[in-house]
Amino acid sequence: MTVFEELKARGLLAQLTDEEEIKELINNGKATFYIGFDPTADSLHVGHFMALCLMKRMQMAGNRPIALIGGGTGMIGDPSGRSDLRTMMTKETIEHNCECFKNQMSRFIEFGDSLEEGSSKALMVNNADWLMDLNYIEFIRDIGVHFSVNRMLTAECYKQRMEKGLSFLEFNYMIMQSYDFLKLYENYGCNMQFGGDDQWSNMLGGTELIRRKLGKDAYAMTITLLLNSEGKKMGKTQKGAVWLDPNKTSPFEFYQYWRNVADADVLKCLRMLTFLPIEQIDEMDKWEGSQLNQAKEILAFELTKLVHGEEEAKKAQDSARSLFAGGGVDGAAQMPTCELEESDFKDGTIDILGVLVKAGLNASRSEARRAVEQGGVTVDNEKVSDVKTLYGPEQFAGDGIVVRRGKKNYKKVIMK
RNA sequence: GGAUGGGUUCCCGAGUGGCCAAAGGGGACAGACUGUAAAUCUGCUGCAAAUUGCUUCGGUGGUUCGAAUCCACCCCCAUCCA
Repeated sequence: MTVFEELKARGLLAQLTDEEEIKELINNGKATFYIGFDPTADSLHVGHFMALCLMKRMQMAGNRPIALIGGGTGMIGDPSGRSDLRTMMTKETIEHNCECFKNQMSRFIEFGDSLEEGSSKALMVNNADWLMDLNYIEFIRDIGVHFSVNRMLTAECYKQRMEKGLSFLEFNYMIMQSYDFLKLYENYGCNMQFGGDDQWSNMLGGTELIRRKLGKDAYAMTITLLLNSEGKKMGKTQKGAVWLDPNKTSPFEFYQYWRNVADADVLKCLRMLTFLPIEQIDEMDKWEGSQLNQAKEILAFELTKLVHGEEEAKKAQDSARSLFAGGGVDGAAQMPTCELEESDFKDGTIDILGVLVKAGLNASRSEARRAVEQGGVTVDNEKVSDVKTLYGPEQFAGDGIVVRRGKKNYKKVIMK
């Protein structure tokens, strides 16, 4: 199966500028393509994960990936698909985030400095390199002339913002992104751009700019956005994004996120995110009802393995199994842990509300109180019904105690 | 720069002197049912030393026994005009 067929079979492709040309290029490893990443945080998250998988698949087929860090565009904020203005970041933060991105990406993609033709080693480039020192007059003369405001306004991403308000700053995002493509084409022979489906109009801007400026053809292709059955972007929880950095989202939490996807979304996730053979996934597609639970376990395991390694994936799986299937708390070894200090005790005791807040299971004592009153709190598998229940330091000694809020939030609490 | 309409809790949105920690809906959280799913039902949703106290309705001052609500100035947003 060729890369193109593979991508198509997995439902990854959304829109393409020229299907035949693109197929030809990528199947023969002749593409140098880029994907842009906005350095809005110090870790990549699940939303980026699909892009990384795609880069990897492309690289395996001999194409050269370029990860473009939006050090410059990141200072503006992309209006596409956003209803509000993105907060701007300082230069230092952006630089720090870029570093973190590169480290994480190296797990998936092979980087190299070689610029020689035909190499499939990936490059990492920062658009701040050419955007920061632009001369305004020169820029609008060279680049600005090629953009028609009328046309830009018909783009879907701007249409929506016309009602809510769109600043000139954000309006320029498309132009800058198009300029990126042009620069990458000139400097690295980058002839293709990939991105989320919400980037389509920005990407077209780039191909058109290259045609007008250089008279050359470049291609663009969008990846299907990973939406859940409710039409929301996946990889978001109320606590925020699901991160790839184990310090921000532990392998256990990461595993649990995928273990808990809705029935309707499992197969889609398996196809789009894992490297399991497509035949095997098609087989699972026939599963129904509670059998899908197995598919979820496979999904969770595979993804955790890809991101955190096999060992972590196994640990997460073991914890999850003993915690949920057995109803016991033997899986405590892998549970997120919280340490109490002497100073957390008043008169030698700490109450249950204090423990819940300290463990991060509840944001405030009021919230913790509610959880207890509604019968949602368990300590070592015993329901706690009295808000005033007290604990002494000796109870946290050794293996400590396992506190549970709700069905799926566990925390081991021990003495420091 | 001018005119008009706005800014209320996580979001939408009611409230135009006390009965307001603020209707209703969504979301989130907890419980029941289940398969660690979905749907459904119930509870709950500012903070705390918790029948009470404290902080919150864009900001700062003011009027009043009492202000989300009235007044002044300022900031921000939308629409129209320039």
